[in-house]
Amino acid sequence: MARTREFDEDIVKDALRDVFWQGGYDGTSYSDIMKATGLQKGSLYAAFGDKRALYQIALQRYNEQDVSAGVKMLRDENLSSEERITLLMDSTVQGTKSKTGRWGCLLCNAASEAAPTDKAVETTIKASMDRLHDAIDFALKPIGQSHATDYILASYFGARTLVKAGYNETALKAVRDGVIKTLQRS
Amino acid sequence: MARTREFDEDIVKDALRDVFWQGGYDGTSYSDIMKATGLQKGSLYAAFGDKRALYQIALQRYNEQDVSAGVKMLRDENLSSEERITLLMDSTVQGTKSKTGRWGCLLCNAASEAAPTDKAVETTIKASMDRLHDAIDFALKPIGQSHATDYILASYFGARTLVKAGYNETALKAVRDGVIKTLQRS
DNA sequence: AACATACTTGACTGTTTGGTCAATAATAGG
DNA sequence: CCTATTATTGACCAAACAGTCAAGTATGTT
Repeated sequence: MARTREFDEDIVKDALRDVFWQGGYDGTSYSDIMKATGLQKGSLYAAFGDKRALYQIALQRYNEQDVSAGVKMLRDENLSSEERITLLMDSTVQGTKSKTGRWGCLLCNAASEAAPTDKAVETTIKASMDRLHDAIDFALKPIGQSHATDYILASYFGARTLVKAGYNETALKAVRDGVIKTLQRS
Repeated sequence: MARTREFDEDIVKDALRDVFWQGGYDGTSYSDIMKATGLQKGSLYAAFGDKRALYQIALQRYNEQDVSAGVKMLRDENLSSEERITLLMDSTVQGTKSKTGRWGCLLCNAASEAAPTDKAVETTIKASMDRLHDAIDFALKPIGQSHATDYILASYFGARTLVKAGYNETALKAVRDGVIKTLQRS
């Protein structure tokens, strides 16, 4: 009945996530978006909506893929509580050596620059953070340490921020070890 | 010999800090800056330079005032190590109820949106973070816990991020208590 | 093959951006 | 009081911004 789409929606959504992850909302222009996705403005508008909508798609994509990867680890019942938290914190250590690690945590980045007016974006971010929160809580339950949930969430976000700010592997290992030590002694 | 300045440099620098703290670099326009400082563009340029220079002044101001307040607490030898860290983490709890607390930590905000190209800004941020780092290290020395420095720095930044993201007093108290508990048992 | 339908394109719009500058105003020193 | 010097102002600029749209293009159905 009609012309077919020339782009793969999943690839475009990944590109949206990456371009906003790297540049932030205000720091990313349409010309950046067009280059990253390979689509023209008109196509982006027709397919997804305005810039805010593209940003929401990027945040959703990050939630579905990157946050989910963390959640999956934390909910893996084949591992002990300590092993799961260690994996989470180890991922921040690895982040010092990866491109996306140095981009920081998109949730933290987005929370940092979120305009106090944009309730929709705030809600999206908070929902993803809560997913992580609940997964940490789940991981801690077997050793009865749910009280440490908020505090490990904070340490994790702080670790990602240190990576973004340029702290090195040694510092991140110290953060990881500090968090793990907490669990072992109680 | 000449006309005198009509503005108080300190007040203008405070205004610069506040307007960038609230809005970020990209999110703050000259019209925002003019409204916040009460100065016209021309005066700002003549007195301080371009927008990047204004941002650097804001970061310096944050370092001199806000970071220094934290550093002073952490270096207060009239207090025990535990008391100093408690004060630091308590400040994040108070942040849930203050305007500036909800603006987040300017160092984290700036690190989050820093363009990977802007080395000068990165250096300024890192220097302030290192000041905090060293002050935490100093606070921990009396109890021989310097190994926990990076980890407490991360928890602190993470706590500030949680406030910015909208987490409530209860969550922040849990973060504080988790950090403090670490120190007590070792 | 023809058509209806949906996708793609890039030129176009009005606004806002950061930045400049000539004109004007105020002051301290002579 | 005059003048050299500096501060202030707001109009102005080119570039970049987000967003629109009419025209052109490809495709599945008939």
